[in-house]
This record gives sequence, C-alpha cells and structure tokens, in this order.
Amino acid sequence: MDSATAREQALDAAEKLFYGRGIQSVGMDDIRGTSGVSLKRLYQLFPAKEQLVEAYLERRDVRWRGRLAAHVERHTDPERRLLAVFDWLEEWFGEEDFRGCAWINSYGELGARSERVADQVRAHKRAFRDYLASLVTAAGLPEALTGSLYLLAEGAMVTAGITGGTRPAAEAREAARSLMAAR
Amino acid sequence: MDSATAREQALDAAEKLFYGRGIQSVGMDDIRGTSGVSLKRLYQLFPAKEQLVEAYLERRDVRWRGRLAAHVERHTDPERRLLAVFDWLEEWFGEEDFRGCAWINSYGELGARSERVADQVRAHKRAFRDYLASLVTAAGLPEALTGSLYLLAEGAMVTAGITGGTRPAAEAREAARSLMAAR
DNA sequence: ACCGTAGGAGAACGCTCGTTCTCGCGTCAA
DNA sequence: TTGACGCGAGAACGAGCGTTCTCCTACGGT
Repeated sequence: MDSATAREQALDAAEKLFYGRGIQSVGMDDIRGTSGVSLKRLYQLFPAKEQLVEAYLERRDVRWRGRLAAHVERHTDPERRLLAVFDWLEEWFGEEDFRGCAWINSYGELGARSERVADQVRAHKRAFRDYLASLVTAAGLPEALTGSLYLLAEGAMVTAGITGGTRPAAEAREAARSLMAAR
Repeated sequence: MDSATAREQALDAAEKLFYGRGIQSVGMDDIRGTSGVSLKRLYQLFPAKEQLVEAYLERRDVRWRGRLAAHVERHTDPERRLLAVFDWLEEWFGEEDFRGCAWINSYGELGARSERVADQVRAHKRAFRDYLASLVTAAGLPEALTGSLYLLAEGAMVTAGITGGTRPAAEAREAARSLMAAR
C-alpha cells in the first residue's frame, strides 16, 4: 500500500470516527483498527494526533463546501440559489450518519484548549458566511441580509445536531424566504 | 463547613472550570483545588464526576433561564418582551467570561457518549423554545414565528461562542424585528 | 480523659491513551 | 545468497485522571 492510499484510508477512518463519536473519545488505536493502517505508518503520515485532527477538518471543509456549492449550482435564478442552501441543509440533515456540524462539535470539544482547532473552525465559518454573502450580492439583495441568513443556517445546524430530524432546515428556509420577501 | 456550603462551593468551581475550559479537560483534582472541598467530600456529595456534571448543567439551566426571564419581565409590551430576549443575549455575550452556550458546548463534547448529558441539553433547549413560544403567543403573533426566532437565537449563541463579540445578538434582533413586522 | 467518628491531605491504584520501541518477516539490489 | 531496509503486529512506556485508601488530626458526647 503506497503512502497516498494509506493517507486516504487514515483520513477516511478519522472522519468516520471523529465525526461519529467525537475526537477525544477516539484513540489512535481505533484509527488503526478502522483504517487498517499500522500505528507506525500513521505516525509517519501524521506526527501527532493533533495533525490528524487538523487534516480531517481541512479535508472535510473542502468537501463540505464543495457539496454545498455543487447543489447551489443546479439552480440559476439568484434567489433560488440562496434558498438552495437551505434545501441542501435539509438533505444533509437527513443523511443516515448526520451528527450535527463537525466544526461546532469540534469547537465545543477542543475550542477552549486548541488554538489551531479554534482557528480552523473560525476559518470554516467565515468561508461559509462569505459564500452566503456572495449569493446575497448576486441576487441584488441588501448586504445586511447575509447576517440573518447565516444565523438561521447556524441555528438550523446546531438544532438539527441536538434534536435530530430535518425540520430545522425547513423552518430556516421559510424564515429566509420571508426575510428575502421583506426586502 | 457544612454539606450545603461544600456543595455550593463544589458547584461554583465546577461551573467556572467546566464552562471555561471544557468538561473533559478538568479533573476532579482541579475541582478540589478551586473549590477547597476535599476529594473525599466531593465523592460524598457526588458519587462520580458524571453526577457533578449533571448537577452543574442543571443548576446553570435554572439560573440561565431565570436571568433571561428576569430581563424580559422588565418590559410589558408583548412585542418588546420578545425583542428583550435578544437584548439579553447581547448582554450575556458581552460578559467577561462568556464562552458560548454551555449546552451546545457540552453536547459537542459529550453528546455522542453520554445519553444523560444529551438529554439534559435537549431538555434545556426545549424549555428555551417553549419559553419563546409563550412570548410569541402572548404577543398575538403566529406560532410559526417561534421556530424562526429560536433558530436566530441559537445561531447567535453558537456564532458568538465561536467568533466572540456581541454582534450576532444585534444581527439576530434585527432579523427578528423584521420577521415580526412581516407578520 | 477517652473513645468513636468525621474530615482533610495526599498517596496509591487501575485504566486509558498518545507515542515509541522491539522483533520478526518479506523484499529487492548487488 | 546476502544484507540492508521497510513495514506490520503488538508490547512497552509514561502521563493523566477517576476513584479509593491510608493515615492523621480534631472534636463531641459521656
């Protein structure tokens, strides 16, 4: 098995376990068991657990925003594209293994102790907000709307994570629609 | 020192440390050092750390909702009372030791592993949402508004926790005002 | 004064877990 | 064929921490 493959398998295991059970409760030995990558190899690829955590969050960030953007791209009407964000949240919330927002969860777990993780969470959230802002601008809507829609999306993510179910996404979408109509 | 006092001091230390640094990174020895209550006494009062955590969350829940309600009580106009929720969030976010919503953080840390903690978080959030619903009803506004305002408040809490600052509260209040005006 | 008990300080125990080390095996170049 | 090397399996090490135990002191009732 070459390094690139081992790395991917390690990250696959990390994502599955860290996201599903939390970061602190997953040991490097669990990663080894799930990934099939030996401890020696793991430590060659990632000198410490913290770096595996960072790589996990970074890869997930790229994929998460990619999936969101891909969904939005399916629409052309600018206002429809904004609402598509909430459609996608609903789809995401409904996935079998959905356990809330990985960054909000990680922040609750490590934000107080790891500045690196805290920075990654802030960067991810800023990127998401910037993306929303670009959609708002493209739709010719007032910039101030960005903050409202962002808060609705964050509220939906945290609520869906805690209570389960997809309803928060639908509620957020309706609120968003109403705010957009109010101009 | 009598039992009641020891219990209060233990809970004071637990709240300060658990909220400030996260639950898992605080040891029972830290609680002892901060509270001045000996380990033996701590284990008499709380047979295991998990029970101290539960007591911490429960006492904080009562106080948090009490403070919110007290702030809302200062107003009589029903719509003003709803907006006062966001005023209070802004005040809370601005406090020196604010580190986000204790329940969202705890859920990120322990929600996947402790059903008890997960239940407490859900109960707290349900109580908050029910309270919002009662304010919405009292103001003669449509029930559907509750979900929107709740998501705005949750989004503001999680965002203020991650990025710091009080701005999310102001943004949420403006969005809430707009939604209430849209009827 | 004397005993029984409660309580404090802190050592001790057992477990988990991040990280490193040992050992043995297979591979490949010369 | 041989020897150096990479790698996997898993033991080992060391730290942190939840929990319990030991020992000692203080005090209240008789």
